Amino acid sequence: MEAVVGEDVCAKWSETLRVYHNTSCELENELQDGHDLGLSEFEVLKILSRSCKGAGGKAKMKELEAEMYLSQSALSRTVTRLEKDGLVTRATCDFDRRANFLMLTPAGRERYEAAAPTYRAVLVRHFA
Amino acid sequence: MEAVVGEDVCAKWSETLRVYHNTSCELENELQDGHDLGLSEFEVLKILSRSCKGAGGKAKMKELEAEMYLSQSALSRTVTRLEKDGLVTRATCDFDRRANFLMLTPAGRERYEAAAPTYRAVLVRHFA
DNA sequence: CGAACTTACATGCACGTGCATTGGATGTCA
DNA sequence: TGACATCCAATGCACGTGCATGTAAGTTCG
Repeated sequence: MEAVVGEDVCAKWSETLRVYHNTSCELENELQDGHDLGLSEFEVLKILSRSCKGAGGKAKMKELEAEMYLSQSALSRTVTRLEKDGLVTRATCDFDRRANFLMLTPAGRERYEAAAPTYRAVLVRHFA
Repeated sequence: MEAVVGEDVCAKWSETLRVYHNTSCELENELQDGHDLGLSEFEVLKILSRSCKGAGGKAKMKELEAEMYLSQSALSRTVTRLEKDGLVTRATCDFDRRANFLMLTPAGRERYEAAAPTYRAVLVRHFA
């Protein structure tokens, strides 16, 4: 019966919604209060930090876009905010001057490493 | 080890994020294109339609707020939009004139019932 | 009663987002 | 080489959201 199937998927969606909402709100609040970072800003730092462990992480905008659930424009502005805060630098790629390289600054890496435990703690609380 | 736990919950969160993002975007787009409804607008209609099957559904704002992941202000504006579109009516409660009763108009019920299959179809596609 | 508190909802405001567009760089093909 | 399509990133704009506040109605307690 349709109704049964409907209720089933409805419940799953409902549950996803609940988990997503609770977790993202808490992440947003704790990252903001404790480290002055929005969630998508943190995610950018996280990807950059992973893309080149040890040295300053670097990646192209397109790579970030592919790894994040964020539109091109939103990503562009997120990076602008990070740049203004001195956590990231933009450098135009020499071989393709349309593209940007992003680099984590020392301050950026520091901020990320400070925020990561907070982030992990929230996730553990919701998914452990 | 912390790292292992961290990776584990991270993967779960990642998956939740992926599912949420894909599903909500698709819901948003299909409801908007096909029925001129935003997702939260649809959710309000859905709750109203359930709160009193058969007759015109009615509920108080506070009840909706409790059932939805939406702030009080966002809900207020969502209902305003629905009211402007003639899908819902606000009526101040006689016994507590602070409170609003919300009623599904016939147009509202019609619109909801037209949109519901679209909604269900998307959910089935993502959760079946 | 009446003053202080609480509750329900609306509204001003700032902010992050997506869509559409723009501008500049690259690629393609005749 | 020149014309045209494609790609990358930034920006104008509209919109929905949350937070803080305002307003009006209810509640409590002396």
